[in-house]
Amino acid sequence: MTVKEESIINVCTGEVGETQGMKEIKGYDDKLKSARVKMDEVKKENKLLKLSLSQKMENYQSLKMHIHELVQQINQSKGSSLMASSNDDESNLVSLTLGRFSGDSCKREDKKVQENVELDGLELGLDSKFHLNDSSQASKINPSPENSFDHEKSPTPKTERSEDDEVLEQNPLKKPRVSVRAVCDTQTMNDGCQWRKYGQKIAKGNPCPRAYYRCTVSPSCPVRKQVQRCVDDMSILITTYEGTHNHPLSASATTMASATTAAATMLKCGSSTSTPNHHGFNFSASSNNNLKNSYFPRASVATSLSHPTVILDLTIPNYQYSSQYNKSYLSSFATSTNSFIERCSNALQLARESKFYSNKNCIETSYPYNVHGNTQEEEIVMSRDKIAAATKAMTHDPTFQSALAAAITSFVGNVNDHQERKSGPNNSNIKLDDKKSTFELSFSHPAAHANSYLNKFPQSSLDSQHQSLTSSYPGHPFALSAASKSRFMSTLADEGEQIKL
DNA sequence: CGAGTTTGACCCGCGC
DNA sequence: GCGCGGGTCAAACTCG
Repeated sequence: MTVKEESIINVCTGEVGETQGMKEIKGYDDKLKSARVKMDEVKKENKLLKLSLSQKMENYQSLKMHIHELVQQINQSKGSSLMASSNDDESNLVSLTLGRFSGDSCKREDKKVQENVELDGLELGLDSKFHLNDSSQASKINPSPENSFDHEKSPTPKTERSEDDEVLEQNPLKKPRVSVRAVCDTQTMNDGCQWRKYGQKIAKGNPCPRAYYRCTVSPSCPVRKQVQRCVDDMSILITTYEGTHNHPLSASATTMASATTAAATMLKCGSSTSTPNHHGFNFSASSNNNLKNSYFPRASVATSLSHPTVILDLTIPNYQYSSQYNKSYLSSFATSTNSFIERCSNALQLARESKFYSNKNCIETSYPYNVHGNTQEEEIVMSRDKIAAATKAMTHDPTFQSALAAAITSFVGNVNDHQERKSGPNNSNIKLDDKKSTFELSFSHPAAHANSYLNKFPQSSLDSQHQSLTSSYPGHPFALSAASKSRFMSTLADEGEQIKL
């Protein structure tokens, strides 16, 4: 029997004074009223949340439909493109140049129309590929002169704006570039691709002319490169690549293309974080983006007129590398970097799922209990546990570790051991110890060569007998660099999560 | 004659 | 607004 019921009985039986019983009933009535008010508030809040949820669902559905329509339009456009290419009827060509004007005087109008088309979400381009790692894909719903049919039939008019220009207009951060420094006697480096020179200019501060090339393997390939001799050392040829090939590459061209694409992808990974700088990928936490003299002697980041640029240095002073040697390095760089990025992306997804679970609590903070019957505090503890578990799973995942090791050993390189480079980073492994805040980098090449690692990781100790190197990472440059090398860590850091590696 | 190169003109973003 | 400099264009030229 509850106190309230007892009081009522007492009142009815006259066992208690009438005044006292009435007071108690009145008190309970007040409590009941306040509870009802609270219940009403909760109901209202619940309605608002339901409304918000339904709106979000509607937005989601409309977006889904929009994407579906876009895909259909793309497919139709592709079909039209195929039909047009198989038909010489000029009317077909005209019908495929929607939204475009010819002539110099129409330049502004051309731009406006393109912008309008973009705003309307219409797809007038004829070739829309969805490459995750291609910055040019940012314009996948834009009308693309590069990809339009008549572009392939005739040279690009001067007034037309390229796909790249569209990207630049939308994004203040210009397209990432990959600059390769290599000792080369010839006019250009043989990278396996076919190039056509379209310009030459003497840039300020360098008497050597800078040559401009574009890829001619495919007429619509957006890739360009600049070739210039280094002002400090004329034997060094600096080749700067921009863009991603949209066509199959020969085996000889794949090495360089993979390396440059991987490097550019890393830049994009970094620039996708909320870090307000425009330098793209943060290799180090310092303001100095050039790591040439720090811990990654062959890979560094620089900017040129807001162009984020990765510099792959294939010219280590005092060491002569053959072209095959560099090729090996580039292959290793591309493979390990892509693996690293993929692994970090997967880890990030895992973290986000945990994060979503955590965020769900925020929505439920108005309620003392959630649908599972757990208190808010219990849920918070549970979500923390889940994040911790996810973090642990990631940092202890052998594949994640090997990917990290691959990336690190690739970046760090080894200035002595050719064999080790040829075998790639697969021979290295990293063990992380959260409790001791250390990492152990083990390797399977002669310990004598491991000294190169030691030089690059101060505060490290080398166990030559076990061919391993141990370093503490809090505040260590390696830790900063490695952490900033992934979307996963930088994103979590932006969100205030403490992830120890 | 076609493909590629050269080179002066032009465009455009950026800093002052 | 103006000048500078990087980047691109396209006509003229060269070469096989």
